[in-house]
Amino acid sequence: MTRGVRKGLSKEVILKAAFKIVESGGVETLSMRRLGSELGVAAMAIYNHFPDREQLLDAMAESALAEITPDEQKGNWKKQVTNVARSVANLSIEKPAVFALCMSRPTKPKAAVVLMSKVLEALRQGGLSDKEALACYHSVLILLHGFPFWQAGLTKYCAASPDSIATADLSEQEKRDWKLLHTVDPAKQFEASLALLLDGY
Amino acid sequence: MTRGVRKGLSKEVILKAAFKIVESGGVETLSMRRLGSELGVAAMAIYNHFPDREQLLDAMAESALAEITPDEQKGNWKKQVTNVARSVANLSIEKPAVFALCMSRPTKPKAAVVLMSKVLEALRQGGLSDKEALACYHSVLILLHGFPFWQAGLTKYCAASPDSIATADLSEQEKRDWKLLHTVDPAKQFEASLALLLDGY
DNA sequence: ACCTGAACACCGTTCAAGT
DNA sequence: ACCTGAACACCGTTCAAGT
Repeated sequence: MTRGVRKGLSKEVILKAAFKIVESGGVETLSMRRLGSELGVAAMAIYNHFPDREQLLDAMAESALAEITPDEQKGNWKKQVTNVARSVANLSIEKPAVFALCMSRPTKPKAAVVLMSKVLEALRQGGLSDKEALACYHSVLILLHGFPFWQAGLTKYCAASPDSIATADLSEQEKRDWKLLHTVDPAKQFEASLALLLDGY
Repeated sequence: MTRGVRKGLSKEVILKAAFKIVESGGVETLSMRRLGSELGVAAMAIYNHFPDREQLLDAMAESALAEITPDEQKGNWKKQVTNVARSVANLSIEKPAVFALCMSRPTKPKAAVVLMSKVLEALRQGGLSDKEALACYHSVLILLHGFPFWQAGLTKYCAASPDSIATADLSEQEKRDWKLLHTVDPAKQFEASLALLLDGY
């Protein structure tokens, strides 16, 4: 291979390939070397566009959250908040590994701020006090952070055999409960949890 | 070093050292080699007690959750559920990295089942229908999964300078909101979110 | 500016060898 | 059964070299 030849690499192209890898195998399968080979490029070429792996992951979170564009806000404030939260949760359903990546990064992307202000605006429109709005906003946020990890645990056991190994030394009651718990539809459960939160006001 | 000499290694001793590392630096700093040197032992010695790193992490989650022993159940069902959930959330406040590890493992430990049945029992006592109990249980579970990750984002920005870099190109309103959002007490916010969920019934 | 290979300091894990 | 070092196939990242 000749050196110093332009390969048309760019942030966008790299991010696209990175998403492909994460979507199919999770963050832990995304290595600089693998990403490089996916792009037909030496691993080190990536460092011309991102300073290190951590910042590449941050850029992925930024990019993924920026893609979330809720529908035009309409209806009462609860519907507006639900609308935003649902569009975020949708990412978790469509691309669980990508969303888990977003939620596990303590560095919150700028894109999160525009979603934040959308929700806060709705809460103020709803006439909530500052204190109430704060509590409500964070409640929704905790729910969103938990969703991908809760979902992962759920699908893990649903993928396993109906009578999983883990249920070996459980009482009959516990076994029935265990099975019952794994009959949930993630999207519906999220909506239900969210409604529960918002109906407090 | 002479070979084949017993070093008094055991699951308990290894787990203890592993917790120490994770508590101080997070899961990503826990390597078999580092764990070995912490124990004064070759990395490979650990493989006599745990098949691989993944199962060591699972054992840590199991062990950490088994330590959670809620007070004796008393009061109405909401207080009972709050009681269990609070004792779980406490772990996140005392050892955030350990709890994040627990919640990020899709393989749920057996120890989780005893907590599950405690909550379900309370919900049934409260006279909730199967459908309601299911939704309520999962709502609490999503909240618990989200708590450590939400908390990590919060403390990250509170540790940073009051006027963080991230707030560079925000409107004045957004800046004020951003600051306001980071004045929350994690434990209180969790209680508030939980109460919001349970008061739906 | 952008890409390369070699090199360094790490990983997890296998395997043959020791007691 | 329990522990060891050497080895293998990986990592992220630095650095000097190429265009």
